[in-house]
Amino acid sequence: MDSDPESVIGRRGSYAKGVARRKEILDRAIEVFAERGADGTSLRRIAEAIGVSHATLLHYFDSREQLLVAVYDHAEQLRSVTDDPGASAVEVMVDAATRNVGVPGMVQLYSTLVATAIEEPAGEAKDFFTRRFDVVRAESARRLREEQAAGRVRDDIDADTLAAMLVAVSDGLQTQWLLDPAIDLRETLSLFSALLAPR
Amino acid sequence: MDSDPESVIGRRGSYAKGVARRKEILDRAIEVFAERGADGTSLRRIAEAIGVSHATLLHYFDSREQLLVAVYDHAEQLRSVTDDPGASAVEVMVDAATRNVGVPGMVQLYSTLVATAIEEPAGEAKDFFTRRFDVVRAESARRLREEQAAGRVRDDIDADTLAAMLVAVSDGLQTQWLLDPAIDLRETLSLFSALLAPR
DNA sequence: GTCTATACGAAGATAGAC
DNA sequence: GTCTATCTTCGTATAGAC
Repeated sequence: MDSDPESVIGRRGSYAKGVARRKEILDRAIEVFAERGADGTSLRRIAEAIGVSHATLLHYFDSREQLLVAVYDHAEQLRSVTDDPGASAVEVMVDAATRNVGVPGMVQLYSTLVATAIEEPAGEAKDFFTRRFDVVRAESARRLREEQAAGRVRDDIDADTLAAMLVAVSDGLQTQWLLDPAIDLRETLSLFSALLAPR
Repeated sequence: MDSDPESVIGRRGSYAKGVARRKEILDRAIEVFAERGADGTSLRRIAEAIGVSHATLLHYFDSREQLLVAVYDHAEQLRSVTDDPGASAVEVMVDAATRNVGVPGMVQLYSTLVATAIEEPAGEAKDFFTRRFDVVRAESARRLREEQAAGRVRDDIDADTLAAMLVAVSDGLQTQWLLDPAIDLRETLSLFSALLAPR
């Protein structure tokens, strides 16, 4: 029972060598996206930056879209080590947003992939982000429910609804911040907790 | 003084014929986007659907991006005739969202363009949406300020901040709704007004 | 001014050689 | 497993017909 569930994205070479190479590619690709944004990152340019041909990338990932999703997924897993179960739902969002502020390229990638997911009726991105929103909302709702029980969050509105709002505010504010850095992402998101205070 | 400011996007033929043709193209393009989404809409496919060559489109618009922005802009102007100055900020957002629910293709286009705006350091989309977010936030803040003065909205948080949150919630929820239609867009957005109620 | 035909380079993807 | 073609489609640019 050692089926390392690291990533469900881009199943391919299940052999040791392939797995390692795959990880190498992802690590290097993350750096590429962190440097330049999601723009100008064609398969060929990514391959060039890594030092292989673009066909090689397609040997490990079925498509550019799948590679991009895998990159985002891998980058996210590297960061979310901070799993403080006691943190409030808003705090978790603020922390995530704070980390994102340092790496605009990843927020760009996120935004690009969400747009892709929305455009295509079926595809890697759609599956991934539908599931991801489910997970993030559920996790957020769980925290909110605890806070409601503890009397720290108003309980006149369903926790699931509040969770959807919180995730929406977080995503929406990051978009606005990327277009206009004058927006105080951290501060505004923090203030959202005031809206959640019990009445 | 008849300088019809209809659209600042894609300046070209200022002659009668050109203006009319331009409008024809936009009207037809809107239908195309309403039918299929923003996906599969290359310049050539759009041109084909309209019945012209793709070179013709570039005669009226400098680039594909400019055309897309113009399409979104034009479609939006056709709808926002409902300018009830007395409506609450949340009501305006709920109305807009309600209209959007009927035309997923336009929400897809919006999402695609915002992603483009975020990716590119400079470009048509970036200029347009930066300005647009400014306008929407300002208009929303104006309404919220009035509501605060009338005692219908809590005034312990700055109206500009609340406006940024409201716009973020609206955008974020539409994204979630497109990925999972089980999300009750109207209802959830409406409930946001409960968070804004005075304490 | 309006529009078409055509050409160019870059892109994602596939096939097959090594 | 990795490469070099190669195919198709894309955005864009230009030349010129009407």
